[in-house]
Amino acid sequence: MPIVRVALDVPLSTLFDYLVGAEVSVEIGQRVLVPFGRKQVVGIVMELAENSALASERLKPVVQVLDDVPPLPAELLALLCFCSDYYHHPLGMTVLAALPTRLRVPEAVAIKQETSYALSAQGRTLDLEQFPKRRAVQLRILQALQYGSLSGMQLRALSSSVPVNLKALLDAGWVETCATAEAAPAAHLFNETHILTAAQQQAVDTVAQTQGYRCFLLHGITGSGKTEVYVHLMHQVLQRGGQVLLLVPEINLTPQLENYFHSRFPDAELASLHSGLNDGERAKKWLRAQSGRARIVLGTRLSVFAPLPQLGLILVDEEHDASFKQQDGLRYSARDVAIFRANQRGVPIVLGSATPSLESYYNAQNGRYQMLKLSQRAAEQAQLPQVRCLNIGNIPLQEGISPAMLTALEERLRRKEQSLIFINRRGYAPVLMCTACGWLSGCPNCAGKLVLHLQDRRLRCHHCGHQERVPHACPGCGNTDLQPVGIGTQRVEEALRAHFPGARILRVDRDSTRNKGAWNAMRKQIHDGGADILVGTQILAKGHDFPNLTLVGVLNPDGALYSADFRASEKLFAQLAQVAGRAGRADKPGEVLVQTAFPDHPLFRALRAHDYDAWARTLLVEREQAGFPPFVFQVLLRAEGKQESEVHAFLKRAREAAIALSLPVEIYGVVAAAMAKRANHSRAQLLVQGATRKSLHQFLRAWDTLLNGLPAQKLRWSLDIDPLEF
DNA sequence: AGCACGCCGACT
DNA sequence: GTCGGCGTGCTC
Repeated sequence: MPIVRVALDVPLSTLFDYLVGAEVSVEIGQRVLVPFGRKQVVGIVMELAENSALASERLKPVVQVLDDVPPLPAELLALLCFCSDYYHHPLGMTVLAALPTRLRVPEAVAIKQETSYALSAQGRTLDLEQFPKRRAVQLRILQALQYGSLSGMQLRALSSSVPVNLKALLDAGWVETCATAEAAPAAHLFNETHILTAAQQQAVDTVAQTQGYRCFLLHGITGSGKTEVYVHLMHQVLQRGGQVLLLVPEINLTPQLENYFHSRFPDAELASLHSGLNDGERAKKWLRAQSGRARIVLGTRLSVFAPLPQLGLILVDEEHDASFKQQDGLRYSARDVAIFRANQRGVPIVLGSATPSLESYYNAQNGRYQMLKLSQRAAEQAQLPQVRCLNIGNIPLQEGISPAMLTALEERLRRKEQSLIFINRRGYAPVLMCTACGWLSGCPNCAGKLVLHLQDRRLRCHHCGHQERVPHACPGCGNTDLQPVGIGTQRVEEALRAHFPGARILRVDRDSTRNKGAWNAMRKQIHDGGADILVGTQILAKGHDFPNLTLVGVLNPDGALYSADFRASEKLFAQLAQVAGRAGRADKPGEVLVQTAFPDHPLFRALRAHDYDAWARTLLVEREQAGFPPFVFQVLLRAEGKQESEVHAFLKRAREAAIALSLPVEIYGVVAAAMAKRANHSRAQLLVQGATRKSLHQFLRAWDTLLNGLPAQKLRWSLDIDPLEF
């Protein structure tokens, strides 16, 4: 009897063999329901075979072949096998994690045939110029349908009030329902809104002339029009009938991007895969990608595993962004997997960034990637903001704010322009301290400190979620004089309110944007001029342009300059360059003021000169001297458990096993993790470096086997290949 | 990971 | 006498 080897969602690296009846047709990549232990689970057929290494009486038959969706393409399975192997994660878990939840359960995947809508004969006679402008949503629907029929799902992407307006149009007889058009999903329409600059055109031409795989690094400063390059490249691929995969960081901007690309490619079906989707929507869009109907797939890191039979181009926007790396389970880098996928598929890939990761920059320098540069802002009148450092070495600060910063803010208030104060720390103060005994508000479960949130008078741990009331007196000595130390967004907000009583101040951080829709509402408020000073974290650095914003103030970035994390300063530059890009985008020149005690640090020199290349060169020299990536390749063995001693004992054994292999790698000592205790679990790690990827992976193959043989009760461990965080 | 089996302590 | 603690081992 024929046998299938099935991948199951269990932490074992093996496949499981099952019998299938000779009369049953089953293909590689198909979902099957199989008995496993005392349960039935869904697996993916990875191989067909004639016999098994297992005694035949131990084999059980497949319960059911789930053939309601097409099998996963072999190319995708090969990609998943590669990931499982490269990241040392069990194959079954890797394969099943790549599937939408709906496909991981035995229920049949109900694919509702969605109604489509088209202009009626009467609707086609409408003159949209004459259509009442205040019925804006109806007008947008009519405009969208000019190009042909669209599904309800596509129309709903236009606005939240589509349902009621669509009903009005149906009642008026201008729009009618039609069966989903199954015609070839042409995508020829292209709203060419911009004339490309010479640099943009050259970038487009270079990529377009590529045959087969090639990795490009599109290095373009903020406002240089990287998106326009993406759009033109997409257009060329769509015209040929190809699919485009666009990976974006985890930002809640996906709906805006979706609208944008839809406006540029009105008849190209777009599937966006982001965290806001429910299981049904996700499965539906995934299947649209698999069938080839979705021509543009836009999504966060997991989308790199979407099945794309016509894939012709991959774009990775903001390629330096750390959110492309998954920090648990399959610890993959979607950017690196995307590069592998482009290579496997034989298509070009473009990594875009204003501040490329040092790895990508280095690869562009040494010829593995091809550099494409956009050095000018696309809108001619828009100038780069002037960046200045405020030396706060020996200047008294008022709640972390220097007098010069206050003066600059005052000037913007007078000119009725917006300012942004960037401080990467939410809460009121990062720690509470006793003035008598020096007690600090530590978290009972973690190695970190409790952050003071004055709004609700609570101390909160940002690592484990622990929170408690602010104590009236020091738990150590009973002294009642407890002082907040350091500054967070709330404290800056409070200080600015006191200093500028008339100003409208808006705080934008994870706390103030927690409620659904809050951030969208704030963005609108900012855009409509409903705020004078924005105080915020990271979250403000990304996202939309605020045309009236002319001042960006950065409060205390110095911590990252001399951090133990060798990537901290790389991240800081990217962050500051990004937030600096918020200033002065339209006709008004922008100014960026950075409060620092180290104005001569190469990071700030480069930032002032808008010279990423100079900064990257500095970093490369540093990294080469220190023997850090991208000059070496790393793997981090992480372990955590309730007993610190057991965690360390395990890592010590792992280290001895590594040494015993006597392979050409550098094995470091066992050290506590940056956050040595988190949620009552002690965490430690062991770093191993190799001079080449090959030598490191040869070592890893042998080491992984040994690790699996080590006793590891009561603790969890994992390998992090190419780690970003330590 | 689940979920069994299995062998030792305090309870109706 | 049982209920239940989590150590060990298996899942085709």
